[in-house]
Amino acid sequence: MANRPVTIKDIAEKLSISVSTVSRALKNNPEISLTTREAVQKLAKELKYQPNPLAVALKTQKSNTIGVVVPQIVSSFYATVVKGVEQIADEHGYQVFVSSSNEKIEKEEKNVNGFLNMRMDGIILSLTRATITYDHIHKVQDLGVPMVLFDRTSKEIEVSKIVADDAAAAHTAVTHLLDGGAKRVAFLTGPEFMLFGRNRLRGYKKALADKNIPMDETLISRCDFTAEDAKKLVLELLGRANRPDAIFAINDDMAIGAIGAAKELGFKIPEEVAVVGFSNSRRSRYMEPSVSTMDQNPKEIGREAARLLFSQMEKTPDAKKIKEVVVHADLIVRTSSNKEIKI
Amino acid sequence: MANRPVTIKDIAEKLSISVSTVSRALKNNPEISLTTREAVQKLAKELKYQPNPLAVALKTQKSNTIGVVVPQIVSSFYATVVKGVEQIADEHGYQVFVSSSNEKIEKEEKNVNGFLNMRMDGIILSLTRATITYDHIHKVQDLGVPMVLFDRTSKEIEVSKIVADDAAAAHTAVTHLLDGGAKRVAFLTGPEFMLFGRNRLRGYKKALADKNIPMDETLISRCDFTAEDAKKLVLELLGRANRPDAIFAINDDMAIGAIGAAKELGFKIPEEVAVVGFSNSRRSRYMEPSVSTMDQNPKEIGREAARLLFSQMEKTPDAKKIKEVVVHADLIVRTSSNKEIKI
DNA sequence: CAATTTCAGACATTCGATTGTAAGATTCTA
DNA sequence: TAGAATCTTACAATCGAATGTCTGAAATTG
Repeated sequence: MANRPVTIKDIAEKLSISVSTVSRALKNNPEISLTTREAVQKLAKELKYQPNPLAVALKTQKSNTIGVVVPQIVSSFYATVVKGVEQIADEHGYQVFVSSSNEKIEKEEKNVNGFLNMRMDGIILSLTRATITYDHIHKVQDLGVPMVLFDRTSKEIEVSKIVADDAAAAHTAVTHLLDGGAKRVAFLTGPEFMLFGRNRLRGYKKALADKNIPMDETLISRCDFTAEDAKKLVLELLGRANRPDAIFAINDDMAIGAIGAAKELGFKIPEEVAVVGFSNSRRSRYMEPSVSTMDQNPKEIGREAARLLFSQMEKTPDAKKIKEVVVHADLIVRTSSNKEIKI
Repeated sequence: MANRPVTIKDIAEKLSISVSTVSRALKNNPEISLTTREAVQKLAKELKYQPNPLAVALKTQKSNTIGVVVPQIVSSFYATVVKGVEQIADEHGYQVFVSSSNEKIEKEEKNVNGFLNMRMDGIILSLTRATITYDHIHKVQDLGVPMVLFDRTSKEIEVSKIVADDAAAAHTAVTHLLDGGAKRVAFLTGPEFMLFGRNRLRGYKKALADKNIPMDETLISRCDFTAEDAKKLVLELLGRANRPDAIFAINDDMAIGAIGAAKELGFKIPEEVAVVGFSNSRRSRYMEPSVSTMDQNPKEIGREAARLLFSQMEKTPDAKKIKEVVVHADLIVRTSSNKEIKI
């Protein structure tokens, strides 16, 4: 045990040549004769030599790694985004390191700083809900380290982003409900300050307008993002004289809460109350009834984020230009909204 | 932009002293006079100096990082284990890097090698289902790098492990079903070669034996781990003349499949068929009926794994001793098994 | 006041690799 | 065969930090 890893020096000594020659031979530098090159590469293979990435990174200022900071890993959305990133990184021969901020801005700052210290070549980041100061972001930019934001972005920082077209997605979902025969679609959303909530609200309104359906403000309900809260809210909504006949929830948990409420009140789903959620969480598929939802294509988001990052890492003149890529969401129709009624 | 990060050298120059003095001053070495120490530390703070971990690790052969390799991150079990690891690592001032093998042994080897190359101080690992060669594991041991295995371990390698007492957990689950009045408990499991399947089978048998209930081999069904497969299987099981009145599934997905089958056949749950799953997945809580299950305490598993790793990293004589820590699972009773019938 | 102890801080080496430059060997040309 | 051209490889500096050793100055002692 305690076997020291093989270094370039070991190879040099065994062959009685200098380390610089070994280093060049290993990268097939034509300045080194073919004979020594082959001898070095053969011995390197035999000894299972692997370059010390720390030393390489220290010297070259390049680590061939990229870092991803997500608000939580216990979330299939983010985990899937990471998978997408890994796929593209793999193709480029880069290693991916992931860390989670657990929705805490201090941890986010710590993670980003850690990545910078490790001299990672690029950073992909989704902000914490609580992120309101951007010093750590600016530090990344000051150091000239390429960076891409996704999902939770901010208008206040000038940086490339992967954005979801939340308005379009909401439009799709609500239109689907209306096409199914709904006349009064309720919108279950979160606190007003959340950007994606505002965007989805815009899509909701536009979908109604497109069908010339007047907006009823009383059908827009806000609560936090839990199933429990949504259930309470929907119990009230469905108890009204002029009750909604469809519900578009801003996430799957709230859709699940809504379904729970509807079932408790004895409404038939989707005939009397149709429901569409958002995110295509694993749960939504297994619920009874299974929940129609919007799939955000997280893997594609990860792929696009990585692609954008790598394009920024290139030396080309316009590499540094700030870009925004839109990844759209797909409607997944399941039984909670599957009315066949067409008008 | 392209602001170079501050180094020890910058500080030395600004104060017209040597880098070695700065280095010592920063770690409060008493060989340096208090005055210079304070001057250095003050300037370091002003310039927001942060040591280059690459350089430190290269020189000291210590990186203050530990690596975790899991079969998948898109799994709340592993994600939660990682959280536990992070908690303990935080307390020790260590950073955690996570990578996923995606159930592929090549990726597992690559990840482990990557961690070794990065000179991580310790490795926590859960093996791929397919891992049958252990060269990469032996390499870790040869290099004297502390390592702890959890969840997916192997008898064939001598290394510290966090193990689940699967037999005891299965015993608890089955006993719970029997206490609820069940007479014929079916066991839904996976391929025979999987160790945890065999252990849970042992617990199943023992629970029956403890109540003097004769074993009926026809109640033990094998399929792969999906809900769909389980459903098919259970449709057949419940169609038999001598049908089971309770089902213990080796994971939650299979329990969900079983419930689906029972509902389809019109059985009342839990009165006519009680079901218990395994893992306490998020879905199990939201299903209708909600699924009783065994919670494996993943966070505690992560914590214990990290604790064990850190104890191995100590210099004490018995630190290198191989240890096994058992983390037990807790029964979570939900509606799928919550009969009030007591004998 | 010369000799010695003590202390602060400088110098140099090291970790493992990269890379510019110089030097020695070899081949070629006149 | 002297001198130029070419090829091969060694030497040395460097990345950022840590650390053993040495030096010069101040403080102490006889």
